[in-house]
Amino acid sequence: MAPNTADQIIDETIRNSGLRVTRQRRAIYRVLSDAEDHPDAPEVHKRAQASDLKVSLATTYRTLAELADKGVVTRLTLEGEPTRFETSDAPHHDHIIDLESGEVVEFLSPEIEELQRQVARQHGYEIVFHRLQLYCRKKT
Amino acid sequence: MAPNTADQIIDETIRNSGLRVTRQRRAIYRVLSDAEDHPDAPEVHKRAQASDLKVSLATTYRTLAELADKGVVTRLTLEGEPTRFETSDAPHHDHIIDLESGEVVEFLSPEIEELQRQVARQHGYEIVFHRLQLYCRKKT
DNA sequence: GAATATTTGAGAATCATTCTAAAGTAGCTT
DNA sequence: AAGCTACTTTAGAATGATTCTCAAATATTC
Repeated sequence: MAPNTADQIIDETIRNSGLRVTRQRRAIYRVLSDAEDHPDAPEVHKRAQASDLKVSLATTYRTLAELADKGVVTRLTLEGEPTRFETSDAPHHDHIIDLESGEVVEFLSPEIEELQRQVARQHGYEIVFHRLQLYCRKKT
Repeated sequence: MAPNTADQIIDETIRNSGLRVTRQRRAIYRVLSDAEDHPDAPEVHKRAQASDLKVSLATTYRTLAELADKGVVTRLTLEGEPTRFETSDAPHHDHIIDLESGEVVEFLSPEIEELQRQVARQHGYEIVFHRLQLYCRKKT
């Protein structure tokens, strides 16, 4: 078996972020890694339980916060709902939120990204991170 | 005295949004109207108390939510802090957040606005509202 | 001014999230 | 592989933000 199984990559990711590798952190990161959607903390917790190993809800919250602070996962804070999470391994993107279905679509606009930098610069700032969310309805 | 005092405009604004005009709603809207910054609900409550009339915290939350739902005030939901509010009477704008000082700067980029519409359209959506926040540090 | 539908207030309740202290474990060191 | 030590986890308590409950107060309608 080659040395780069998905599991090993997960372990490395955790270790590289400066945290010890534990059963629980592995489980939580794996849930996010496998997720097609953007689950919130209780949902991550539920999936971790369901799939393999037991993790407490407190650890789920703590670990997600740690990983987010390390930059390994990203917080998705939508209007009026609990914080959701996604891995940071995908290239940067922003979000379209379908107000009817709740569906979240990812998109990237290099033009917008560049304009954002310009705007920030004009105000004497440089961007550390940003949030761009388009709350939409299906076009008629 | 002309019929358009600030107070009368406030009353109209509330009435036009389909709500009855009450002492409390007036007070809350006035606080926001007078605010130079972007206060959260407890802060609005405090200022209402301080300035003139008594309003309960529950009513403050309820009224801000009502006015936001009616579109008369706008929620400003920043990363990791309680929801803040601003009146919707100012022209639309987005926000730069100074991560060090917490200062919030307003800006508007018609180019970005247009690109957002294009992106939405490309995905078959039309924008109902959006959030764009640039979390920044002062440029060195 | 009386009738009716809304609105308010105080505190309880809820929801999301963080904290606490005790018990468990990762990863060096030998 | 056993010991050591610092880092982690856990369950439940605690906190913080916000919403709910329903009786009392009040805005509009007649």
